[in-house]
Amino acid sequence: MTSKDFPLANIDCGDCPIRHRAVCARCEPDELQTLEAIKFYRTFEAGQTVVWAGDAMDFVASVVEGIATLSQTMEDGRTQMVGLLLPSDFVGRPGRETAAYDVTATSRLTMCCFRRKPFEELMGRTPHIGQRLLEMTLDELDAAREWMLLLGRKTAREKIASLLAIIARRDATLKLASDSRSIVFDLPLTREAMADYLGLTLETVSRQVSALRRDGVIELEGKRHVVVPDMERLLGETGDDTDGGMLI
Amino acid sequence: MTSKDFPLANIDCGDCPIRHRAVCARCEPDELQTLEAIKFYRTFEAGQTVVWAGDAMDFVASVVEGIATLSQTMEDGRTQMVGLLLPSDFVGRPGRETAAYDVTATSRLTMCCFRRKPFEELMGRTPHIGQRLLEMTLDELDAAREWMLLLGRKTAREKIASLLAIIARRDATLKLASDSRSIVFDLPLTREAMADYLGLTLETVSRQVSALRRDGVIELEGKRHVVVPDMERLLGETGDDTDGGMLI
DNA sequence: GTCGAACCTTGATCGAAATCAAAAAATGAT
DNA sequence: ATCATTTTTTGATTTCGATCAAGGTTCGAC
Repeated sequence: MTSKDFPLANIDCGDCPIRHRAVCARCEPDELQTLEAIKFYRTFEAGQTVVWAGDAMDFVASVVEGIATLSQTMEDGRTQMVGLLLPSDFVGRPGRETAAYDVTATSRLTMCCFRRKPFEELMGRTPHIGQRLLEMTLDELDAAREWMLLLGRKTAREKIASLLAIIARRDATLKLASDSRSIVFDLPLTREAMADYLGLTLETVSRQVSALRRDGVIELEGKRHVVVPDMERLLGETGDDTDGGMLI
Repeated sequence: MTSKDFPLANIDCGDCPIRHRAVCARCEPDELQTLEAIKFYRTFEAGQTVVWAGDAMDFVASVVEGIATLSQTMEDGRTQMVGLLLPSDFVGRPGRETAAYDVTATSRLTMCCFRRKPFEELMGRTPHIGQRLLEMTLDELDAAREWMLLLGRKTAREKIASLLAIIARRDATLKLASDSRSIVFDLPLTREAMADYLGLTLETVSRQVSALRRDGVIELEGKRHVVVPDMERLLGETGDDTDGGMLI
């Protein structure tokens, strides 16, 4: 079982749609009640830091709405984003007291948090929560390794195309019913954040986005609104195998 | 709890020291018996492929001896190593039918394998195996993210120093009793494999290894035998924070 | 030992992305 | 609306690592 078995679109459960996908799709009523008791919400404004690497972190959480980034920074300021947290993604590691990465809100962000200690206790007596977390962690590991290929071997143009394809694909799950052939979405990241994710500079990101537009691979309305007239064409620019599970 | 709580050096249990660390440090006798019944060993020669990405993989496994690599290849041949498997590391994903990466032996390799289906059944009724696997997977995710920083932001020299430091550190756990100040180990990888791991070309690897030797950071006896006279000095070349848990 | 095949090193040149620099566009505050 | 700030684009130049090319080592087979 992978996270694809819990598509966001299939879930409709009130104030916290995410929690269910993340940890308790198979929870019994008493387990849900325990989760209710230890949960709380936090919201952050765009740009705010959720936690700094090394800080104590006494909760684990699920993103409800908005976007956050996980990043690592070297002493001299070089920064690499190591994860992008979209709605339904899980943050925090059971058994770890301090945050391993900087977590930053890149848009207005709502998270559903669970106090760590009682969450760990619940995990201890509720195996399927651990199983679910293992599935999610394995998915994240796959994503991290896919990103290693991107960082280590792809050209700047391929990197940009790959990022756009990933955002388009992830966004598309939320509006599949669309009739139009072309895919439309808003970039949730600044050029600088894209650069930090892709291991590039913001100037290179800007140049390559311009180049993809000039070549007709994408259209831009404003700086952030992207139209992909032909998804196949964009995928062809990523360097990835076009067959396989890649298509939307 | 992290994998550091199961240091290899502390374990002494006969023909398969690894299995215990990986999945059954806390197993009951009947569980161990089940594992015995579904386990088998496979050995590979240096250079042999264990599985190709996409192939059916009906077992999960633990490395007993030797070194293997996980790598991804693009259609045009560009290759990125996404993981290095040393003794005690686990391969394979419960619930996944096919290999996601090429697995290749870089030295003579012995693996302790468990048939996947019965292993998954055992996992289903033995929560702590899943818990242990979750811990290991989270450690791997951390390692993958550390590698993302290396691939995205470090210079060639820093990449080489980082790889040497990691191998030295990992090797050092096997011979901590050493009296000498300097750390000595054999490089388990060819220059080409190092390049694939670091997102470089083999020529750049060769040049940077030569440069580190010229600058006295390392000494080489032959091509593969490395002496690190001053570990602090090497760590200073990695670009990482020198304080923190990094030191051996 | 000699031969051949991998593996490694070094040199010369090239090129993609970084860096340096400036200006334009968007955003938000007053 | 105006001004200040942030974000983005574009241009000129530099640099690091890739690429192309040629030898040198090591090691196993015979």
